[in-house]
Amino acid sequence: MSEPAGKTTGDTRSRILDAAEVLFMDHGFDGTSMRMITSRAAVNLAAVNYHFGSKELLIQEVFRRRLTDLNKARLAALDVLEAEACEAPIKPSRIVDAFFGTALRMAADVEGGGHTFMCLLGRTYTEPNEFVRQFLAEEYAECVERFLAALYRALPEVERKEILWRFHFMMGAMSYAIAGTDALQLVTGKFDDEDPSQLAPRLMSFLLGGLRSPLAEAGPPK
Amino acid sequence: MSEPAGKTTGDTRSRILDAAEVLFMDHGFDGTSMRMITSRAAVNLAAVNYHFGSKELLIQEVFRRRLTDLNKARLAALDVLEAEACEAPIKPSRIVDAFFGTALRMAADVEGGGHTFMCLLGRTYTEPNEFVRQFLAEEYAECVERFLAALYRALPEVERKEILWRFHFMMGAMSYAIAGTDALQLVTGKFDDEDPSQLAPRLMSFLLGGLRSPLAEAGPPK
DNA sequence: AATTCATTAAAACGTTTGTTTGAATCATAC
DNA sequence: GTATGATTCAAACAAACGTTTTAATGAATT
Repeated sequence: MSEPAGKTTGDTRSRILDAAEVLFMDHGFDGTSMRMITSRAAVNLAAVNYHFGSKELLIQEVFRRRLTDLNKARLAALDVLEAEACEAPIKPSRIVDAFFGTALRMAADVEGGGHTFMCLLGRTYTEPNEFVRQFLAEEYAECVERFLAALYRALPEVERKEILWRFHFMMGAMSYAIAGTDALQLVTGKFDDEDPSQLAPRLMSFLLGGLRSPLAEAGPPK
Repeated sequence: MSEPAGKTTGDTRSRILDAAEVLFMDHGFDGTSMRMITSRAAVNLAAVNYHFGSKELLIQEVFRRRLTDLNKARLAALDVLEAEACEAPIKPSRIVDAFFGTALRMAADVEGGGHTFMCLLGRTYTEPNEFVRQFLAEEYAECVERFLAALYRALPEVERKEILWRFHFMMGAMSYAIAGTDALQLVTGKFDDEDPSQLAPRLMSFLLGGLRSPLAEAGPPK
C-alpha cells in the first residue's frame, strides 16, 4: 500500500496534521516552521516532506481533512430541510442554522480539535495566501451555491444581491466570533472564558436580526 | 533635529510606511520580508532598521500612524453626539454610526490608503502575533471603553454582557466586510467590484438589525 | 573652506528557512 | 531466514531571513 491512512502509517500522518493545525492557528502559515511542526508532533524533520510532499501540500491537507466533513454535514442538514418542506419554501432561520449552526457545533467540539480548526479557518479567510484561497474556493463551491439557492427561494421578495451581501456579513460575524481577537477581547479581557456553548444562541439571534433587518434605502444611485 | 518627520527625512520614512502597509496587507507580517519592503519603497535595505529600529517597531508604527487618527475621529463623533443630547440617552444607531461608520468612511478612502489600512487592520484581528495584539489593545482601550459606556446608557434595559457580545459580532461583520475574502467572494467572484460606497449603508443596516434583534431565550442555564 | 552630523549605500554577519540525500530500521512476504 | 518495500533517521543543502557594520554622500553650521 502506498498513501491511504493505513494502520501504522496513519499515526505519523495524523500526528503531523494535529500538530500543524494547532500551530497554524497560533502562528499562521509563515510563522510556523517545519521544525516547529515536527518537534511538536515528535516525528523526524523529513517526515512532512515524505508524507505530504511539501509544506503547502500539508496546509492543503490540514484543511481538506476537516472541511470535507463540515460541508458534507451542512449539505446533509439542508437535504433534511428540503425533504421536510416538500418543494415549499423553507424558513430562512432554518437555512441559516443548517449552515452556520453546523459550523458552530463543530467549533464547540474543543477536545476533538473542531474548535482549533474553526479558529484556523476563520483566520484563513483574511490570510490572502493565493494557494490556500483557491483551494478553499473549490472546497466551498458546491455548498455555498446550494445554500444561496435555498435562501433565494426562501426570500423571493429580497433582491439576490442583497442576500449575497448579508450572507457575507454573517460569514464575518461568525468567523470573528470564533477566531477573532479584536479590540473588545483585548480591552475587556476575553469574555468567553465561560463555556463556548453560550456563543451559539447569541450569535444565531444576531445573525437572524441582521438578515431580517430592513433594507437600506437605495440612497443616491450615484 | 532627530526623529520628527522633517523635510527630507520624512520622505524615506513615509515611503517605507506606505510600502509596508500594502505588503503587510497582502502577505502578512511574516510573509513580508525587509527586502520586499525596501525594494518596493525604493530605499536601501538598511533604511528600515535605521529609521525604525527593527521590523517589529516598523509594524507598530504602521498601525500607530493611522489608528490614532481613526480613534480620535471616533471619539470626536461621540463627543458631538453627547453634546447634542445634553445628558439624555443617545439613539443606539447614532452611536453605532459614530464607531463603525467612521471606520467605514476611512475604508472608503482608497487613494489615501485608508482602504488598505482597514484591510490590514481587519486582518490583524485574527493574527495572534502577541506583540501586535498588545499594541492594539492599548491603542483601542480608551475608545472602546467610552463607546461601550455610551451603549450601556443608550440601552439600559439590555444586560451589559449582551451588549458586549453584540459589539463583538458587529466588529466581526465589519472587519470581514472590508478585509475578508471568504468563500462567498471566492465562489461568486468578488461582488464588490462596484464602488465601495455600496458597502456602508448595507452593513450599517445589518449591524443595527443584529443589535436590535430579540435576545436569545436563556435556554438551559446548564 | 572646513567641520559636523544625519542619512544613504554596499557588503557581510550569523540564523533559520524548506527541502533533499543516503543510510539505518522496520514490518511483511516469500 | 532472506528479500522487499515502506518508513524513519541524522546530516547536509542552498536560499532567504533580519540585522549590523563600515564607508560614502549630502546638506547645513562654523
